[in-house]
Formats: sequence, C-alpha cells, structure tokens
Amino acid sequence: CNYKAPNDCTVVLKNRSLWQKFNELETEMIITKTGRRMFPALQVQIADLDPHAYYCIFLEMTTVSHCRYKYSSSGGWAPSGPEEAQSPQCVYLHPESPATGEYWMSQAVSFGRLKLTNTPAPPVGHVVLSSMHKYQPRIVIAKTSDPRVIDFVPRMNVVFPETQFIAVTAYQNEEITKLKIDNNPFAKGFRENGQSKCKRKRVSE
Amino acid sequence: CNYKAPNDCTVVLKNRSLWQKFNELETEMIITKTGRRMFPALQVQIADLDPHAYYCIFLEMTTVSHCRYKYSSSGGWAPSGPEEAQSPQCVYLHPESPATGEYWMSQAVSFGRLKLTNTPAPPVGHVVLSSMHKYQPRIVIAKTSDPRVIDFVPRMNVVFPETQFIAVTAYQNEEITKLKIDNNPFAKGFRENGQSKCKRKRVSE
DNA sequence: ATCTTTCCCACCTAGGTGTGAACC
DNA sequence: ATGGTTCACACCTAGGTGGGAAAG
Repeated sequence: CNYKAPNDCTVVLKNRSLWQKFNELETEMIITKTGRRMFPALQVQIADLDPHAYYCIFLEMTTVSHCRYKYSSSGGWAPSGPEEAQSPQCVYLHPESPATGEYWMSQAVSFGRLKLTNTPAPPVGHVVLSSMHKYQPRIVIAKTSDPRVIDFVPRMNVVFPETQFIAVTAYQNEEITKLKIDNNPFAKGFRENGQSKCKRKRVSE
Repeated sequence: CNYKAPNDCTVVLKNRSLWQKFNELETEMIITKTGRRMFPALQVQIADLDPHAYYCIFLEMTTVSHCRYKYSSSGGWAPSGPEEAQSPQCVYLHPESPATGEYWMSQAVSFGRLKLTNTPAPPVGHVVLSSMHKYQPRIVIAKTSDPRVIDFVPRMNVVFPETQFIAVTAYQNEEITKLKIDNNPFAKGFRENGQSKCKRKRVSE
C-alpha cells in the first residue's frame, strides 16, 4: 500500500464571521420530514492537495455531547437526559465527488445542497439527525476516486468548532430566528427594517 | 494497453416522440449570449456498461451539412452559402462525470443543464454554436475516470438523427414556436388553450 | 398543562420562456 | 429595404423561508 496520507492540506472556513455570530447565541438548525438546508451553509476553501490525485469529500455529523437538550427562555439551552440512538445516515458525500485536487482547489467547496431531516429513510443528499441534540459537522477529505472505499483510505478530518449546532423542529431562541431572517435571502419577507412592505398574515375563514 | 472498448453498451433516447414531432418540422434551437437551454433536452437511458468501471459521458455538437441555412416562410429551410468557421468549444462534459457504470445506468442521464451560446468565450457548461447552421448532437461514452484523456481512450459514439437542429437567434418557423410553447413548462404563459388567463402585453410610454 | 412536531401558507429568491421593439 | 441579433419585460416554474394554527 503506497497511499500518501492527505494530511498536509489546508482547509479554510468561508463566512466565518457569520458562523461566529450564530455560535455566540448557540446555533439552531431546523430539521423537517422533507429536509431543510443549513443556514449558514458550510463552505470551505481547500489548498495544498495533490492536483492530479482524486479525492472524495464528505461531511459527517457527529454528536458532541452525549445528551439531549432542553431550552428555557430564562436559562437558554441545558442538558436534559441521555442521548437518544443516532441514525447511521449522518454522512453526506459531496455531490461533485470524486474530483481531482486541482478541481476542489479551484473554487470554494460548498455544502449548500445538504438537507437535514428527521425522517428515518430519506433520499440521498439528506442527513438524519435527532431533534434537541447537538452536532458538530466534520469535513472529511479522502484520497480515492471510489466513494465506496472512503472508510479504508487515508483521510483528513477538519472540524470548525464554531459550526456546531442544535437540531430543532422549531426555533427556540428568538435571537437565532432574527439572525436567520436578517441574513438568509429566502427569509427576506420576514424582515422588519423597511425592506418588506407587507406583514405576514393568514387567511381566516 | 489493455483497455476494453465500451462498444457493447445500449443507449435509448427518452422523450423520443417529442423529438420526432419537432424533427418533422425541422427543429430550431435558440442561442443567446448568456446561454439558452435546449428544448427538448437530450435524455438517455444507458444499459450494459461495466458496473464497476468509471466512465465520462459528454455531448458533442457536430455540423452535419457544411453550409449556412436560410429560412423563407414559403419554402422553409434551404442551404444559403458556405459553412462558417466553427468554434472548438462544442463539447459538453456531463457534470456528473466521472462516475461508475452502475451509477450512469441507475437513472436517465440528462443533458438538461447544457446551454447553447454564440458568445466566443463562455463559462463552462456552455457550448458555442453558429446561428443558421445545422447540428447533430453526438453522445460519447468514454471508459476513463479522467476527463482530460477522453480523446485517447476507447469511446462509444451514439447519434440520434431525430435530435438534429438548426441554431437560431430567433425562431423562424412559427410551427416550431407553437410546439415549444405547448410543451415547455416555462413557456406556459404563452399558451392559448385557456390555461393562461392573461395575454402578453408590453408597457408603453 | 406543557413541550414538541407537523402542516399549510404568504412571501421571497432564482432563473427559464417567448415577445416585440430597437438595434445593427 | 432586408435579415439577423439583442434587450427589457411579463409571465411562468421550482423551490427555500419562518409564522402560526393544529395536532400529537
């Protein structure tokens, strides 16, 4: 076996300041049956790969503290009971895998299409999480052109602590909701700073 | 060199009856500076590949008759002068390349993201054509995991004559326009069969 | 009661259509 | 004049937001 471990490459987190703002408040990510994107999305710039070798890149959701959480408006998030069984479907293979080092380094690598879900058997591209549990995304770069052998080849793990989050089915901390609304273009309709002309309303019968 | 030629695989054109309807009228495809999708899009179902080998699949636009065309409402399309110089950027690598035979065969392979353009130096995913020239799409399956060597490995070419078309900057045959409007979901607003409630109009000053 | 999940909704982003006037 | 190209536009498809009621 003459594989060379890809342990000398460089991975830089994009939109880091936004992640930090969320992390200071304890980031929450919505999970739904049909799958919900992460916001912010994980995006990294990679350097120092072998330009001519093939790599598969994926994202793994790991549990960081082995407990279930609970939110109270007074005290925020706090542990509340033991960890529940985790689904094995917590790995997202970047859809452009496999590709050459040259390709991965030519532009930012985005995990914006990944979706979080609580459905037991979701379609590909979805990752199964448990609500009220805390996760730490881990980016894995495996030196292989075959996604099926990613567990058996040299790999590099990269973890950005500011990207950890608690999975929820509805936002708990309204400061988090506000930060999402103010920064996610798709939530523009909920902004209050004069950009949106109409307030939200429901049809009543 | 012990490559085995992929010459025994099977490629079937999807939405063939729609292609035939267009072809009977002489298909036209719009090209623009910013790039225009083809409609119908080329879609094929592939079988009999080696499930474990890697393949790159691409689409090549070849000129079929070496002349420029002209349209007249009375006589339709007719040759009108010699062929103009063709751009070498007439190859579209399917964005999921490279992938295993197993993957390519697991679902229809669609070239729906390909865009046709008349701009000299377009972004990747665009193919440069000359207006008023006739093209024949050619699907190429190359047995390699490296897109850079597709010219030097065994490859299989597949051509469906009913998919040939004339590139235009504006539709010439109004029967073609009608067929596009009736079948392309994005042109639904132009349909006349009661589905659309508003007629097209311009703001005038 | 309380906490968590689900569903439909108005409101957005993003971008694919042919039109018809203007331009060349 | 004529023929071909470009552009802004109304109108669509497709799908990502959190809100709030209802359900579990």
